[in-house]
Amino acid sequence: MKQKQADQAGENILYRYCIPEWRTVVDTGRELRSVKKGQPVFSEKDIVQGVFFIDTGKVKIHQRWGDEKELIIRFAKNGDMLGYRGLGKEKVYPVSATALEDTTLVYLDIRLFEATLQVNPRLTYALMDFYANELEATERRVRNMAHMEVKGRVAEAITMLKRDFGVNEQGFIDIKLTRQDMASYVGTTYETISRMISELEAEKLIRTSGKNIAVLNEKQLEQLL
Amino acid sequence: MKQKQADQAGENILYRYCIPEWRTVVDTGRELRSVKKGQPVFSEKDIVQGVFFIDTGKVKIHQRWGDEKELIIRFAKNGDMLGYRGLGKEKVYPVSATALEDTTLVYLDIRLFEATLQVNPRLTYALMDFYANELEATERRVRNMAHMEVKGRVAEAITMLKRDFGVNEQGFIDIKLTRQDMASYVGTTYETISRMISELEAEKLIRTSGKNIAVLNEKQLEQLL
DNA sequence: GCAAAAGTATGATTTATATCATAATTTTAA
DNA sequence: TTAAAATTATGATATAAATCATACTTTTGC
Repeated sequence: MKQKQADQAGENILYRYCIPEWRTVVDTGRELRSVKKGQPVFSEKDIVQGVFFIDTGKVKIHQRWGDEKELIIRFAKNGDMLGYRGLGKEKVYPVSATALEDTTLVYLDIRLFEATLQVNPRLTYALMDFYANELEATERRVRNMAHMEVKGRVAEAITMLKRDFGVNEQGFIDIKLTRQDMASYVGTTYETISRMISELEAEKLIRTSGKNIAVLNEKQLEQLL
Repeated sequence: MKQKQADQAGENILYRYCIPEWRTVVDTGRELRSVKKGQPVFSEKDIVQGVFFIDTGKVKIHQRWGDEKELIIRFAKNGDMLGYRGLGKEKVYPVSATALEDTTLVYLDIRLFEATLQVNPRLTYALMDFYANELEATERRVRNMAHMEVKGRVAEAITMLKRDFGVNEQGFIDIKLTRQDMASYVGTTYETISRMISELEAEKLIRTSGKNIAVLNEKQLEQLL
């Protein structure tokens, strides 16, 4: 279950579906960036200038709502793409991306990326498939929000995090989140998350140690869904 | 604001982005279907056999949850595509589509459609863009579910319906939904929808007549968002 | 290494909305 | 056309979760 680390800038959709001839162009145009934990990769309302591919580290994609509240759209890890939202109809990012730990990324100018799409129909096809799947997952989230109680949504979030990020040697899910970040993803308050985690722990479905979470009883946890 | 009717099977993404040479192939393979009000176009768990393009009529795309509850993912009208969700990884529809009024559709075998994508990169590109935008809209819905109260979500739904379906001569939004369908879209109960609509009407923001809804004060309605 | 800041657990109270209940109205189909 | 079925409006009650409050713990940055 341990997540494989991308040990080179390359384990991503861009490189996987790019024809070799064009890959040289991309390599010339690309740029490496690093972002410290807690720092933004880009922010809502920033002018869109390029797309990012995570090499190492983890990032949250989120959106502010009013003054205090935010919603986390998704968590991203090595290999994942950030910052592309269809043709540049809108010229600003509709979301923010913030590093959850020290992160390195490959940056590609938006014009170069769009040219790359034109030249590589298979990449466009893969990207279409990615969005179609992402859409389905997001629709599932809407459904959960509408009909599932918070505890079930927390169980779902933990299950998703385990699937996407794997676990480390001690069995803890390989991503550390604050209660507030969990809350912003699940769509509730950090107090409620705190309570739900205490409950799940009392029921021996999970085990925690600070921000670490380990699943103890996967089957029963999934019964809450 | 009146919605333009597609007076021929053709006002859709498929025809718009299909190269002329291939269009003949599509025309040969296509099939016309009609579905009576209340009848399914396809259902969750059905084997995916093809994709649909609405010619006339309106359709809801929805998903059951447990025994009684459902969530409406979106409403579709002439020109809209139904039933395609990325490469045929899953062989069953994850959602149902049901006619809200008598509807006619163009049906295309899934293999023919995927071949069409291979031959028409611009179609793939357009589809990718469609999904990217749909994703953004759905993420917005998740956010609304998480942070907005029911009344605001009802206001948002009404605004969206007006934008997407236009209004008729009497100013009513050109789609008739039951309170239950509204509820299933907004993520609440039909009793709550009933109350919210009464409230909005008392505040003179909308006007209703049976299932018809007209917006009276767009600005103030949008202030609820 | 330590003080300040950020994050966490848990209790008490409030509140929005679900649920339950009933009567009135509209739609459907025989 | 008419009776049955579906839909709607609205009131009363219950409840999950938000909010408010406080003490405790961990993390951060100088």
